[in-house]
Amino acid sequence: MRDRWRNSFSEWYAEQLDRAEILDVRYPVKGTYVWRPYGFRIRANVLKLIRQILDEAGHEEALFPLLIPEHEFAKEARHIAGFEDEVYWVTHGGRSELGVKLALRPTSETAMYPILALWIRSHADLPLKIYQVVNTFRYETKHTRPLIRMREITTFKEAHTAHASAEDAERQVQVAVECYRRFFDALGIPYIISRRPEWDKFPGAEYTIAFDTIFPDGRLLQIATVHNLGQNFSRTFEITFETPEGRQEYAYQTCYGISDRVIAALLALHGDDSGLCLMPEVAPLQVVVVPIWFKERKEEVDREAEAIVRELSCFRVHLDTRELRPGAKYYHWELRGVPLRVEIGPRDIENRQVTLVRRDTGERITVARSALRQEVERQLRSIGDALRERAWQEMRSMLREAGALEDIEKAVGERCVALAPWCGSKECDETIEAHAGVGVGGVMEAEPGRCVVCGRSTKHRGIVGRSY
RNA sequence: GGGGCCGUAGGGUAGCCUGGUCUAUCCUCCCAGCUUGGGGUGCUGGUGACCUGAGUUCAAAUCUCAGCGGCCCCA
Repeated sequence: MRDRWRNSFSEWYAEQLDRAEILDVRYPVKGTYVWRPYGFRIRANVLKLIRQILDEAGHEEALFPLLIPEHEFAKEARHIAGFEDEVYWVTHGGRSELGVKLALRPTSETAMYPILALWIRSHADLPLKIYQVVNTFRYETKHTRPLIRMREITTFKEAHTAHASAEDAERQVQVAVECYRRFFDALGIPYIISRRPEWDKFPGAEYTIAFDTIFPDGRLLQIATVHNLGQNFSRTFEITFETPEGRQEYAYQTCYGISDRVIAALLALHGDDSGLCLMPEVAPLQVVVVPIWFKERKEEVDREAEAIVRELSCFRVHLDTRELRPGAKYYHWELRGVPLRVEIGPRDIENRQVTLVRRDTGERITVARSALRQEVERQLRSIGDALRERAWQEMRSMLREAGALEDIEKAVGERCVALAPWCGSKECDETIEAHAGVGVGGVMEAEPGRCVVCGRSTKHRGIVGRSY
């Protein structure tokens, strides 16, 4: 059942964060939230995954300070122009005013790059690939939403690289895109990869590649960005290296990041009217064991349940021994998205079997006691695959090819996202926006076609949809 | 950026318009005891709330203003 999930998504989403104990939204500062232990474990598992992917791709983790002095923050004109309305400033230390105002990082370029300028001296120091996982602050004026638009982003996974040539930086953009593909694939989050329009790119970047997903309400959510910074920041921050020939040259840089939104997507895309349905990859508990007690046979069932838990110790498994009826436990764990439930009762013991129940389909599976571990492993893999497949199908069902302005209008009106041939001009984007209420959010390579506004031939398609 | 609505136990609500009858309603959660046990067991008892500040008034959950917080619509 996905009625509420689909038709009252906003409500559904807020309710799950609370009921599944992901976040406490009652913290009394707007746009900031408390991670509860269960949510925090999901977050930790997601971080483990991204760290693994970035490490394997040759990045090293580091950690830069939260505070950025005003003069560094203001160095790159376009960068500050893009962020200055959203910056929190620390102006006092105790009661005395600071001589130099300190920005709480809205992103870390200006914290890192003065130091990278010191670290990078020769071509032998390149390429340099680092990342950090930090909180960042933005004074959002639009409607804040847990994990989607927050004033304190708690889990910004930002990578920064420096290269000796434009070509190498360009290759790194592709590497980053591949890393993120792997990451989202592992989480079963479907995505559209596009280039942001000129007027929508990261402040200070040459260009920006973005990953978007589509929520059940038909709205686009940006879940990752990859920027080619060219030499824009290296010129500003004097990040130079000595070439093999002995010249000094500015480094070529990229940066890319993913915020808490990946967790918003993870939770939002895999749920149903009964609650969350977590990807086995990151679920805090992959298997919950529910003993079915009867008066005289409680000890016997408990012994068997404990044996099962031991046998499944290679998974994240939990034995629920609370004094509740089995049904109450089923609801409890379904809400929290545990992918697989194991039931063990007198009937199972007699038949030397175990009952499995899948969270995604609700299917009950009776397996021989001896085949349990193997079957659990198989089912968990199958659940992950099914969730990924379902999410991709769901997203595709909300994408509409549009050959004309009216098609875009219709698609957006029906809570869908339109893909339409577009010449790339600001004028045509404005016409689209005038008709559909939203402009072009991203650009993709496509078969040759004619711009839906001006009719000029183009090899690009614009993504048009309401967004978060 | 513009406009509107709202804030009552942990969560959801009634009461507010027309100030007193509020020792503040109901559901849920929580706690204790008994009971029950293959999809939210039942019974009994219990804990727990008027966002903050200022004002009007004999009297404020109720009216006014401000702050903080939440929600919605439009750009």
